[in-house]
Parts: sequence; C-alpha cells; structure tokens
Amino acid sequence: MKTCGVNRPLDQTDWRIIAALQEDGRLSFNQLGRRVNLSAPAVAERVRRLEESGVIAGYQARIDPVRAGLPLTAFVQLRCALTKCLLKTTNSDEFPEVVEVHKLSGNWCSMLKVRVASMPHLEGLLERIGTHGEMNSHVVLSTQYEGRAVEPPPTDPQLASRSEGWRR
Amino acid sequence: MKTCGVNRPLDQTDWRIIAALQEDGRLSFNQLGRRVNLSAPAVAERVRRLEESGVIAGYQARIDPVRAGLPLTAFVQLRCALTKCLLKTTNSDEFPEVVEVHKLSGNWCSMLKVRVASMPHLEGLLERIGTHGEMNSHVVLSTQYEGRAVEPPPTDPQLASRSEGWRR
DNA sequence: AATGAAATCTGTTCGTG
DNA sequence: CACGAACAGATTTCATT
Repeated sequence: MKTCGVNRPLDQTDWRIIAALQEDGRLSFNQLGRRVNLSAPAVAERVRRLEESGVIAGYQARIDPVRAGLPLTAFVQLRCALTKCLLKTTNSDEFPEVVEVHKLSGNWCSMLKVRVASMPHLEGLLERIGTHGEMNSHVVLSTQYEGRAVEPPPTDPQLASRSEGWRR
Repeated sequence: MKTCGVNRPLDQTDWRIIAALQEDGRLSFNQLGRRVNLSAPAVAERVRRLEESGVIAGYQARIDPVRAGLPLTAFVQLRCALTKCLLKTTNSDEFPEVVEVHKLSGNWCSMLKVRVASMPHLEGLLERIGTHGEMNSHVVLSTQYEGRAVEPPPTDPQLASRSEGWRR
C-alpha cells in the first residue's frame, strides 16, 4: 500500500503486465512471464512493486449481475444537502444495491450505480434513496461493456495543445 | 460459458463463494474451502459450475486509475441517432478512454464512463465524442467506492408489494 | 453431493552467474 | 535480470459415506 521509495513512472513492460492481469487476474508468474518476455522471478518482482505502490489495488472475480439474479442496472443522480448526503450511509449495509458512488461537479451532488433484482425492487430502493434528496434516475436497457481494461494514457504532447489556447 | 443442464438457483454456499472471490479473486480452493466450510474438491466443483454457467465471468486485477496515471473520471450522456451510435465504434481502439457503455432509457441514448489523464485529454476526448451526437458530461470530483461486491437479492416478498398496487 | 488422503503437477523462491 | 534447482503448495483423482 505504501509508495515506498521512488515512484517510477510505469514503463511499457509494466503496462503489458497490467493489461494481462486485467484480462486474467489469475495468471501465474510463469504464464505472465511468457506474455511479456520476462522470467518468472522478474515479473514477480514487478507485480510485487505494482501491488505495493497501489497501482494494482486487488484481484476480484467479475460477477455477471444478470446471471446472479440482479438483471436490472440503473444510474441515479442525487442532489442533496452535503451534511446528510448519501455518501455517509452507503458504506453500511443500508444500501447493498448501490455498487458505485461518485461525487460530481455540476448541479447534481452524486452519481450512483445500482443493481436490483426487479422493478419492484428498484421502485422500493428509489423510494428509500429519495428520502435523502432530489433524485433523477436512468434505467439501463443494455450494457455494451463494463470494466474495460484501463490503457496507458497517451504521451502525445498534442493533447495539451488540443484547445486553441488563449492569448492576450 | 454454457448453461449446461439445470440452472439451479444459487444457494447460500454459492453466495459465500461469490462474496469471497469478489474480495480476493486469487484465493486457492483450500483457502476458499476454509472460508465456506467446505473441502477443496467440493469448492472446486462449485466454482467450476459457477464459471461454466457464466455467473463468474472472469477474474481481473483491479487497477487504481489515479495511480495508473488516469486521475480524471467523467460520465458522458450521449444522445445520437441509433444508426450511427457510439456503441458500434467503442469496441475498437478509437476510444480507449471509454471504459463503460450503457444504453439508457429516457431522453439520452447512452451513458459512458471515461478515464483520462488530464483536462486537456478530457477536452479532446469530448470533442471527438461530440461529433457523434448531443452530449452532456459530468466530471467526477471524487469516488467513494466502485466495484462494490454484488450481494444476493432480497428474497423478501414485501418488495413486490412495496407499491400500493392498483385496484379498479 | 461432500469428505479425506494420496499422487501428480505446477508455481514460487533462492542462489548463482 | 536470467537461469536452474529445491522446496512448498495447489489441484485432481479416487474410494467412501
């Protein structure tokens, strides 16, 4: 967890490891080594560093919510007083359906992603959430993809000059 | 992947396995067995079935986007003609920043989650996306949590009667 | 369908170059 | 960082309940 020592920027090899482990988080160091042209001890060392520096935050099974009995997904935007904001309560067991909470800029205080078993379930959940503030919900009809692998950011310096830039 | 044979509903033990593997996707069958009070061969059999039925869709390393150099997250709502919808293009390499795409009910055609390295990066991305249709974006200030473990849906029959119910 | 034990196989780790 | 060997551990199979 600690960023012990120098925090080197991630190099190409690191990103290949990251890509591979996002595809299959159970790869052994041997298999991983073959993919990135490194020996097992070498990749083990790199993975250990990535874990220690927090770049790799953990490993988890991806559960298909539909097959797990939670076929409905919705986004809920919530505008509420900061003091009694949902953010404080969602860590607990009160809203297990809420799988994601973000604080937003703009008019809406926060963005929630929720997973429910049925329309009545969603209806009940929204009623419970609605007590915390003004609310706006969007039901997801279908999901093209989710949890797509994160890729290295562009090094392209043009990105910084994409906007026209202001001049006096 | 195939739902071969009877698709039994998930029992308590299945859900304990699912919970454990969402916490740590690299648990061995031995460790898993100790957590759910089952022998290694027994859990191996259950995990195999959960994988085959697609409940467990895969295993992946969770990457901290901030430490990976993508500190900015935003939600983008996009309204566009179905025929030239972004959905068709996002599978490719054109928009690696888009990590999530959902088709929505309501006025907006789709909901995107994007991860970028900087404000100029976001600006450029939104310009590219904007060519596909009317757009609305929300920058995430902070994320309380993400990828929270999915829990078993309530068996509570009251959920179905939460609404008053209509009568003639 | 699960247990327990045994056998095989694989991954991990350490020392050396 | 790669190589090679020794160790440790996991997965699988089988017979039994």
